[in-house]
Amino acid sequence: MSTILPFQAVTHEPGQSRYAALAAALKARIVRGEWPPGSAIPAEQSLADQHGVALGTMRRALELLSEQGFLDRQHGRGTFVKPGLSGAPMFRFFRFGEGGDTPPQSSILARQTQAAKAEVAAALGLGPGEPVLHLKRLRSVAGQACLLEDIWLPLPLFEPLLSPEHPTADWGDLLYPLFGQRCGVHVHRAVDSISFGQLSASAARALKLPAGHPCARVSRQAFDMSGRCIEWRHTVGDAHAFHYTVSIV
Amino acid sequence: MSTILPFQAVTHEPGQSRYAALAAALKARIVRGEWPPGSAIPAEQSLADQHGVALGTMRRALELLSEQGFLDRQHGRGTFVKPGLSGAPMFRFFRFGEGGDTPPQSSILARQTQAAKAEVAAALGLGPGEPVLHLKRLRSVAGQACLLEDIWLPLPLFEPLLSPEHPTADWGDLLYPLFGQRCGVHVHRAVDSISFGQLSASAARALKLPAGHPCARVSRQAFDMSGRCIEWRHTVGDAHAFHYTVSIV
DNA sequence: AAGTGGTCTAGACCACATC
DNA sequence: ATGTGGTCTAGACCACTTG
Repeated sequence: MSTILPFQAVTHEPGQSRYAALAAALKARIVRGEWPPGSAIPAEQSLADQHGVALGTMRRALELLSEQGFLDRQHGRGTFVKPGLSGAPMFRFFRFGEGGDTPPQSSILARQTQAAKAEVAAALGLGPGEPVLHLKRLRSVAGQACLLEDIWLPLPLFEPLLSPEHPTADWGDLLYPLFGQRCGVHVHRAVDSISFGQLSASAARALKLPAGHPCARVSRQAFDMSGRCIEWRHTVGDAHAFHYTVSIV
Repeated sequence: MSTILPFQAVTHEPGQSRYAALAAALKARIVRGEWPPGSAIPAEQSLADQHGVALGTMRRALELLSEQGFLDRQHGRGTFVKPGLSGAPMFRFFRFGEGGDTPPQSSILARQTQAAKAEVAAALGLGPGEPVLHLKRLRSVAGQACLLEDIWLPLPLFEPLLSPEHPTADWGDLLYPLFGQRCGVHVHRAVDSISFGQLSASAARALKLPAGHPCARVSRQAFDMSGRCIEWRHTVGDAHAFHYTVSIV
């Protein structure tokens, strides 16, 4: 069996190291879906042969992609494509209940298509008025309403979530695994913006708090591996339950 | 001239890689003050010879310390000991003024020695009742009071800050450089905890806001290179000026 | 020109996971 | 026993900074 070396020639501009070019080439193969999330990629030596570089150089490229969160290297087992963020750890910003080991629950209050307003379109990188799916979602701990979320998703992509065969009651408590299973969308990274404000009358009603009660607001942009924004989310919760810890280095 | 190899023998327990042991040994030499912050350490080849390892192994150790924030490597110039955090970017949590290019100002409202209360002692890793220096500090932008801070520093160490020859009016707008110059203390990393509350009457007075006004609270522990806590700080500011952005990967 | 860190190679051997 | 990633070596050459 003859061995084909389709990736041997890597565009290697001066000013860029070979391992960086290799990493870019491998990343392209990942993003293209050649190796699905969670699956193993070929062994180091095999990849080094394919690209015609020394083992050490290929290792350098793989380590780079590992640092960037695209690969997961496991001693003795192999190198795997990172499956993406599973639980969106929104609750790390809040502390509800005491020793609450009960997992947060999720219920979808509304699901509808909309024309994207300016802010939503800007966040998602769409033109204003393009179709989006809007979700309103309440998250509870031990039956107690805690967080209220507005979520916007670009629509051709998230069409499967509109299917009446899958009522929102069956969606489960985590959205990101659902995005992966039903829409083939994997969240690779996210950016959260935090501020404080007062609850609107309707939000206060849903959270069973007085209108105007102080709240913490978290606005999230979530991105897939190719870098496009695939979710815009706005979350509010009781400001007194807010807490967060940051390390500065 | 005979060459002495005092660091050749590095305790190298099984289960630990040689470069990790080398990194620990080098870090010890840094923490001990053998190479002061900001100064250059010997060249890679020289260190490799000193420790009797291959160049690549020493490079691995140096890269590790660089990732951990102890060293700063500069192509063509050398490897330097990180000088420590200079500006403690407390204002990255808040947005005061508009295009405010005016740098934040600092004024010390109080400076006194105290016996550490339980919370302060715990944060600083002291026994309760041990002596600490307490500072009260107001930070302003364009003459407008913005943040009120309570700062506690362990006392044998920060004695120089009590000197009446250096009135607090001359301290300047940044504390961490002062800690370095006058006390030989360099802040290597810090941990900030954020929560929400209401202004006490006295804090409200200092910030020219109504008592009970919503505020953001930031509690900071700052550590030096050896890992001991050398500052406990409590900061409050108008909650409506608070904003913060986090990346999740 | 000399000295520094950055890249790349080719090969040996080790540690871990799996069959 | 086999295959995987992790460590270490020894050496060549490149790129950047400084005198």
